[in-house]
Amino acid sequence: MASGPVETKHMAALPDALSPSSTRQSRVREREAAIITAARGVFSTHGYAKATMAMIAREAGVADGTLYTYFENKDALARGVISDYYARLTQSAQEGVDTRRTTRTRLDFLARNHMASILEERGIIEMLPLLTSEISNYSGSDIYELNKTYVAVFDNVIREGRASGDIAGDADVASLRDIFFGSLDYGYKSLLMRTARGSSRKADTARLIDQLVSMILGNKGSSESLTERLESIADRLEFALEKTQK
Amino acid sequence: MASGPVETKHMAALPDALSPSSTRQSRVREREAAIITAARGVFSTHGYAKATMAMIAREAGVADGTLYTYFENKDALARGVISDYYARLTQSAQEGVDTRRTTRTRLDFLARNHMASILEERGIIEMLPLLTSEISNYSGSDIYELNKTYVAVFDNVIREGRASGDIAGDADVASLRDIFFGSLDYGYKSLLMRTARGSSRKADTARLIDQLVSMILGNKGSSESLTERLESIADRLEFALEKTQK
DNA sequence: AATCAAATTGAATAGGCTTCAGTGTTACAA
DNA sequence: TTGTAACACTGAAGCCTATTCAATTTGATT
Repeated sequence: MASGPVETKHMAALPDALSPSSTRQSRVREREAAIITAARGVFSTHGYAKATMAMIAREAGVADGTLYTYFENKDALARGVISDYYARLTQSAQEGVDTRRTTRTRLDFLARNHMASILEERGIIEMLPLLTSEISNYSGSDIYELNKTYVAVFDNVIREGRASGDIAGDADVASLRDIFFGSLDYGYKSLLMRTARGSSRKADTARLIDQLVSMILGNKGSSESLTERLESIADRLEFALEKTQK
Repeated sequence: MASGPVETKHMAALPDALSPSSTRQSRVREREAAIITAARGVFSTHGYAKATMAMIAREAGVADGTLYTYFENKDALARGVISDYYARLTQSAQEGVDTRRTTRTRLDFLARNHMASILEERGIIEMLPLLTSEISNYSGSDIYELNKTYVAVFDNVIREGRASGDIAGDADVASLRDIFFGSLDYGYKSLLMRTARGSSRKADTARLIDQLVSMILGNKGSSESLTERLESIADRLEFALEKTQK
């Protein structure tokens, strides 16, 4: 993620009024976390452009200059926030896949998880295009690697699905991946626009996901394989239930 | 697009060293065009963040302050550039559709046109997310309306395709639209990443489009309806030929 | 030719990112 | 325990750029 103030071989020290532990290392780790948390909040609320380093510093309880011992500049700080986000997203995705068996329920879950996640942290993911536009800074960056790890979860589901015969067509994984995540991201954007007329946002999203997963599985319409559908719905209910209990 | 310096009821005047015509109105129109052109160039080369108003002013041959009589601020100027882009994109899309008959060739064309266009003007379209992130500024803006007009071209192709029986499934147009443009936009991004290994970018793009169009048409694999495929290829060759002759 | 509206100018303003010289703290050794 | 080098932290100053605005020029009209 980030490097923190110049790493040292020594260690052990203590904070001023922050936390339980007290080695220099842990202090630094906590401060970095505090800065990222503060940054996430400020970026979320105001957006990248209107968020100021001064705001973030104040929120994190440090001086302006301190931010720069943890992150090279505003961009790097935003990347730190996004890296953090991706790490969490990947974890939830992998966990969800691991607890499901059929390809349909897995894809269904991945799609809903993705949508829910970007909706929840919209302020954050809207910074992404800003930071990834300069490929030079992007290729090989933390974000790039984390994104790769994230989409790999999808790739694996596809490969397994094909091996088990759940997926009909002969499309290559890369294309399917573009179609899958592209549709969802675009769907999110059009979602934001729709001034919620007759159909609710939830319904629109559900329809899109349904459509998309069916296409990937190789079904023609959305009215086939009733059993599979029911299973998928049961899965959603279970998931919703789990969430409530937490 | 933009408003230009306060419109007046009077008219007729002349420039200092710019153009053929010489009424005040036309002078203003030309200057606005010059500013947009300059802005497009500077934004393309340096990206939104690093482009400065001073650069654009110099390029357009006006004083810094003059930019602000044509556009409210840097954002508005960028929006002007993008509006201009969308207008051109829509026109090429509509023309392409009008000169094609089958649904497959039309969708194929729309997809290739879209990809070619965003590749060519990548510097410009990368500013889009930046400007549309604040929905308040976006809904009802020029860009919003122009985007609506653009995707309407696709919507119509789908509706006609369904009427003529070319499209099998029962998916709603909105979902298909999200899938279509989402896949392409995301495909563009992954394209930029791939350090062109074995398969070329062109081949990857072709495969994606192929896949996508087949899915929308309701075919399972990409190996069906050979005749249609051949027709599509012939269409592309014709189009390429036309371009050369221009 | 006089006059007024519109367009243009560019210097001054304001605000935000980033730097850096100085200060305080900590880990370790003697 | 004390000394000290390395590190972390600070916040005021520097720099850069978007934006404003009073003054000026230009152009259309009477």
